Amino acid sequence: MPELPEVETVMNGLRQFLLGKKIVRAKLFTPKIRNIVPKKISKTVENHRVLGVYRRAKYMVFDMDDGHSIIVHLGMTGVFRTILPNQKKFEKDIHDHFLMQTEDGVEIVFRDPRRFGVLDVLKTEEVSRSKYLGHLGIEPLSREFTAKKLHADLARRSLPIKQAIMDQKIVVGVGNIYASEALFKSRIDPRRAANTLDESELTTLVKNIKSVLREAIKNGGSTLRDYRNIGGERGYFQMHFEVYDREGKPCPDCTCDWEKIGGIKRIVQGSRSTFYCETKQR
DNA sequence: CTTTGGGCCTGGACGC
DNA sequence: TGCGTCCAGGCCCAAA
Repeated sequence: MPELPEVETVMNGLRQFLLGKKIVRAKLFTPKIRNIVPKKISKTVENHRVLGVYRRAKYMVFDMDDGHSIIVHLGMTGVFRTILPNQKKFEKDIHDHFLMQTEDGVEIVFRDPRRFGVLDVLKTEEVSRSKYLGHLGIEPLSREFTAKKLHADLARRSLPIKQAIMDQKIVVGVGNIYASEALFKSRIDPRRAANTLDESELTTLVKNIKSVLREAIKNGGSTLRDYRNIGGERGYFQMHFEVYDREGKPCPDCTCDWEKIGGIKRIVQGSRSTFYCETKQR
């Protein structure tokens, strides 16, 4: 499940192969994933150089030297495979949607079995105002993401805090896994209405959102020395989670009678699973 | 304006 | 072994 840390790691891996490089070949295999991919995407990148590679929220953006940019969202199952010149040549899988080859002979393949991802072409000057990036909230790892700001932004929001921190208009990059994890670390009940948290609680939450994301990036960065395995055959890098997907198990350093209580709870919020500890999270 | 629920899509886990 | 069913989740959109 690519959330901010996974996207950041994938982007850093791609950057080394793409930044400053000319794309010599491109091919679109699939006309529609979540969006209809413009046919012109191949022509947009072919014989053009990559001037910039960056991430915003869970999107990756590649600026080309012709005034266009490619924007990519990994959706649920999107991955990039990279094939180096000394490796077995690219063989198309049914879920491969787009191929780029650089002047160095590196083949970069976007694959997304469930096709929840996005692959689109925008004018570079319009990227930040686009339908993808135009209405996004703050980057959680920025200095400007503070308890004070979050408190103000949640003032009129009565939805559960878990759903609030997953709302990309409020803060970006936090998905279902890290939302549960950050709330557990903060000892905050995921069901609480967002506008009932005071600034001291939000100070803790902001701190833990940042630390959970940073830790995952660090973990990914080290796990992914062989970057090609990022989100590759073995899935996204394996983290040990404190509550996510641990229904019925004791939470870390559990001191309560967890077998009697039933361990970590799983509930559904906004048709997503939430995992939390009834005893520790209030 | 906010909140809720359905839909997109496929592979894997599960039950019979 | 082979079905059918459900679930996973990011994000958009329609409806309340």
